[in-house]
Amino acid sequence: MNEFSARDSAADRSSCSRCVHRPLCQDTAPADQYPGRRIRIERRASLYQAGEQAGERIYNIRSGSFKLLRAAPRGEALVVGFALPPAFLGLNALGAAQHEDSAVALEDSEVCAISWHRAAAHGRREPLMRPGLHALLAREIRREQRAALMLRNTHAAQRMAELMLSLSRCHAANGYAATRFRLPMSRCDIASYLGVTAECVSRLIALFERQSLFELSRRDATLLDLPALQRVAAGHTPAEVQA
Amino acid sequence: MNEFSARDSAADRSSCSRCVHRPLCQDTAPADQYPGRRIRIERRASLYQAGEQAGERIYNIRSGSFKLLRAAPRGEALVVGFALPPAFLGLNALGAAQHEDSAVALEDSEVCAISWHRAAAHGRREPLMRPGLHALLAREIRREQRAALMLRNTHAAQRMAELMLSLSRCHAANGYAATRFRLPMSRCDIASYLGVTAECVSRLIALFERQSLFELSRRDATLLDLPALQRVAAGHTPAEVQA
DNA sequence: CGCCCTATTGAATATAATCAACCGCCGTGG
DNA sequence: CCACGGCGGTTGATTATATTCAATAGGGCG
Repeated sequence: MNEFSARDSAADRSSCSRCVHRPLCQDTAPADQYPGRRIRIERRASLYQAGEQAGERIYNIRSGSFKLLRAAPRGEALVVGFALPPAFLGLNALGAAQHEDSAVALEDSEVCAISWHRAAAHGRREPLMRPGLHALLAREIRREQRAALMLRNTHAAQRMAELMLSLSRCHAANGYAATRFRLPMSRCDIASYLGVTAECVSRLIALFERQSLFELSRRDATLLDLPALQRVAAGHTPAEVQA
Repeated sequence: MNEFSARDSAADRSSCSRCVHRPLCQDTAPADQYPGRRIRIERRASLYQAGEQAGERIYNIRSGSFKLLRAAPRGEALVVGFALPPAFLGLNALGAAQHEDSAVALEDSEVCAISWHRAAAHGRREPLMRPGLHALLAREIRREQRAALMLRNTHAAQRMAELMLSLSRCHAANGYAATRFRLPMSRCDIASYLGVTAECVSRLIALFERQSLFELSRRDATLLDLPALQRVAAGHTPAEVQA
């Protein structure tokens, strides 16, 4: 167990007893199948792919991480998002004939498949019109809008800082250290997601390290100055010194 | 009636008998209130604003157009989208305590307010789990993802071309001419939406006019070469000649 | 061990931002 | 009615930022 591993074991964390979505999952799985259908996806494998017929399931990520890919007009696939627990996958395919994006595991991962019409029925049974699935979908829209905001009128440095903070928040939300974690994605994935080139990402990392905002060797990140990172992400604190 | 006006009158087009969302609206309005509560929003007024308590309604745009604003980290509001019929507004606030964005009318507009829990109940009554509201929300997620794609790895010219094509498609979908329409938004709004400066938008328009892709005087647009526009939007056809 | 893929670094170039001036339209008010 | 002022839009010159092309370094995996 190295310094980047969790305080608890991975198996522990991915158990259903710790799942924040347990109420939903529990109520939507057939009684004899609870805790729902667990699916293991190994690194580089895809949970679903663009063009595939959309099943009527959504996926609750229990461990690991995914990148979401979409075909750009030119043909190549761009990263349109990353997904870590406690996110869902497949929400965007609801009611569609086929998937428009692909979900590729960045590391060996586990998801619980939930039938969405059961999930819908679940919300229905709840008293007082508990939002349930609708709220989940609406939240996803807001998340996308927020992400799109980051791509407008921001410099590459801001986007990079924002990504690091976002990953930090994810890890913290899962009970891991907020300032010390492993990036599951490659530099290329980051570049594609941020809408810049891989070279640019590399230079930004070097710059941030010179400024002691974080250390990042290989894929092991240590955030050193969260307030400064937030300042870069929010206001435009451009390159600053570069000595 | 000038050359940019519709073949039919505006009143005709905004009547419920022509509404593509009529089945939903009809089934969700109280019998005595059909065709639902019509709301008139005048130019520059907002249908809802960020921070306001979110009502439990969604809005079916019947005529006019809106821009969606969101507060950027620096404080100023950025345009995160435009909405023309037959789009809905307010989907992203479903289940949220308050609105995260603002919807501002770009011209005098009309919407039909639909109670979302009635809309949800509507989908529920339908046989075979007709997707209904869920599908609407999921489609919105896909739309956002697609829009976000445009902001990554694209040059300003591609974005501008894509916007013009997108507006063209909207107008065509509403039964108007696809190559001749009035832009409801200012250059600043366009710039904010595309994530570039207003100066850049101005230069792009000038460039496109020199290349005879379209004419755009004031806010009246005439698309002259749709295939070329699509080429610019898709592949990167950079500045090309600039004589 | 060696290859390949990912990542890094450098130099030159392209693109859009910034700063600044100017124009034209529109509404206001004299 | 016309003059004024302001806003939205355009254009130019300069600068900042990121891309592109190219070369190199480092790890992981066979």
